[in-house]
Amino acid sequence: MTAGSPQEETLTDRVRSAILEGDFVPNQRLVEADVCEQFGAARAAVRETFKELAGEGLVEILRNKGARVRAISREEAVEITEVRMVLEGLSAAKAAERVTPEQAARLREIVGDMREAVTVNDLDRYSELNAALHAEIRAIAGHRTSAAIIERLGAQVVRHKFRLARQPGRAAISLPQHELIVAAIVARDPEAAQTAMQQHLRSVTKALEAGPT
Amino acid sequence: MTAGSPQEETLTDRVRSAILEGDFVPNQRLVEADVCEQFGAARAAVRETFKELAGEGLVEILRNKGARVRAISREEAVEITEVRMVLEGLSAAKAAERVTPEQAARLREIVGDMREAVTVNDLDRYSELNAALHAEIRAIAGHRTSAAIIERLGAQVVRHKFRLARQPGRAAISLPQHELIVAAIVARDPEAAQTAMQQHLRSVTKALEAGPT
DNA sequence: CACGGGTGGATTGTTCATAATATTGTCGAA
DNA sequence: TTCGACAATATTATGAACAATCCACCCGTG
Repeated sequence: MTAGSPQEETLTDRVRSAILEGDFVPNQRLVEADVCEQFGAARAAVRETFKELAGEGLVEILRNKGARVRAISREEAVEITEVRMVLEGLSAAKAAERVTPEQAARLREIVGDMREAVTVNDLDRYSELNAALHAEIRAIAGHRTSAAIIERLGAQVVRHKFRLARQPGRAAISLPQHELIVAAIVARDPEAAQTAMQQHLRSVTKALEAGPT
Repeated sequence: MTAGSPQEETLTDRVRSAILEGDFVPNQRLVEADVCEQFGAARAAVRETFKELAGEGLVEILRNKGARVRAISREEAVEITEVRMVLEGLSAAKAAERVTPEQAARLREIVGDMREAVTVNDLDRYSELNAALHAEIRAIAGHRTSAAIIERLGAQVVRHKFRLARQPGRAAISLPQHELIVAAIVARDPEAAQTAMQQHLRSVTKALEAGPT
C-alpha cells in the first residue's frame, strides 16, 4: 500500500485504470473476448479480473450475461460520500494524534498551494491538491483499514467528483474547510479535526444532492 | 442484499462459509486442487473464488505460492473495530431518522431478550441477539453502502469477536450500552444514537486491546 | 559436520477446446 | 401488421491439458 514491490502491473490494475480513465463508460458491456484482445490476455485472467473488480464495486457481473461497468447513481454517490465523511473524520482524528512537525509543515504547504490555485482559478490543480491533501492525511493517520476503504470508495465516485469540482465557486467554498481541517490537525486536536472533516464532506454531500441527476 | 433472487449458492459463498465456520483456520494454505475436490468444482472457478475472497480480505494470495486464509492480528482487529465504530455510528444516526413504530418495537423486543439472556447467563444467545440487534439497526438505516462494508469487516473479525464474547462480564458491560443505543433510536435522536453506538464500540476496542494476543 | 548446488515433486499460472446459456433475428399464422 | 414460436448466433461457463515456478530434500564437497 505504502510502497509495495515494484512488480509488473497486473491485468486487474490495467483494467481498473481503463475504467477510471473513462476508456470504458458506465453500463458498457465488457465482453470477455474483446477485453482479452485489447489487453492481450487470456480469458481466464480476464474472468478473474472481473470478479476482483466486482468486489471493488467497479463492475457488476450478471450470471450468464457477463460483466459491465457499474453505474453509480446520485443516491449511491451520496451514500458513499456519507461513509467517506465518517471514515475521513476518523482518519483526521488519528492524524491529529500522530502528526509530526515535518508532516504538519507539509500539510500547510499543500493548503498554501490550494489557496494560490484558487486565486488563479486553476481548477485542475486545485482538484489535484485536494486529492493530495486527503491522501497525506490518510498517510499520517497510519490507519490502513480505513485508508483502503476510502480509496476504494473514492474510485467509485470519480465521475461524480469530477463533475462536482467543476461547479462554479466550489473551490472557494471548500478551501476554508480544508484550512480548518489542517489547522486542527496541526494543533493536534483530534475532535476538532474530526468535526472539521465531517463538515467538509457534509458540504460535499449537499452539493451532490443539489447537483445534476 | 435484502432478499436477492433465490438462485443456487455460489462457490464463493460456500468457501466463504467454510472459512467463517472455521473449517479452514487462519494461515492455512488453500491448495487449489484440494479445494476443487472438496467442493467438486473446477480449478478455474476456485481461482476466481480466491481472487474474490482476497478482495473481501478473507484470504491472501501470494504470487506463485497460492492462497491461504488471512490471519488478522489484534492490531488489525482494533483498526477494523474503529472503522466499524464510525460506520455503525452513522448507521445508528440514520436509523434514528427513519425508524417506524413497528421497528422501534422490534428493537425493544431484542433488547428485552438480551436482558433476559444476561440474567440466565446464556452467552451464545446473547451473542446471537447482539448480531441481530446490529443487523436490525442497519436494516432500519437503509444505508446499503455502509451496511455492506460493516458486514464485510465483521466477517474478518469473527474469530476475535468470538473470543471477546467469552470474556467474563463482557455481556454485563455491553447490555446497558445497547439499551442506550436503542433508547436513542426510539427517541429519534440521531446524534445521541451515533455517540451511544460509538461509545459502545469504543469499549469493544478497549476490550480487544486488553485481551489476549 | 556445515554448506552449496542441483534435482524431483508439488503447485500454480496459462492456454485451448467444449458445453451451456442467453440474445437476436426470422418466419409463419392470426 | 403483430404476436409467438423457433432457429441461428453470440457470449459465457466449464473442463482438461500444458508450461512455468517454487520448495524441500538429497547429495557431494570442503
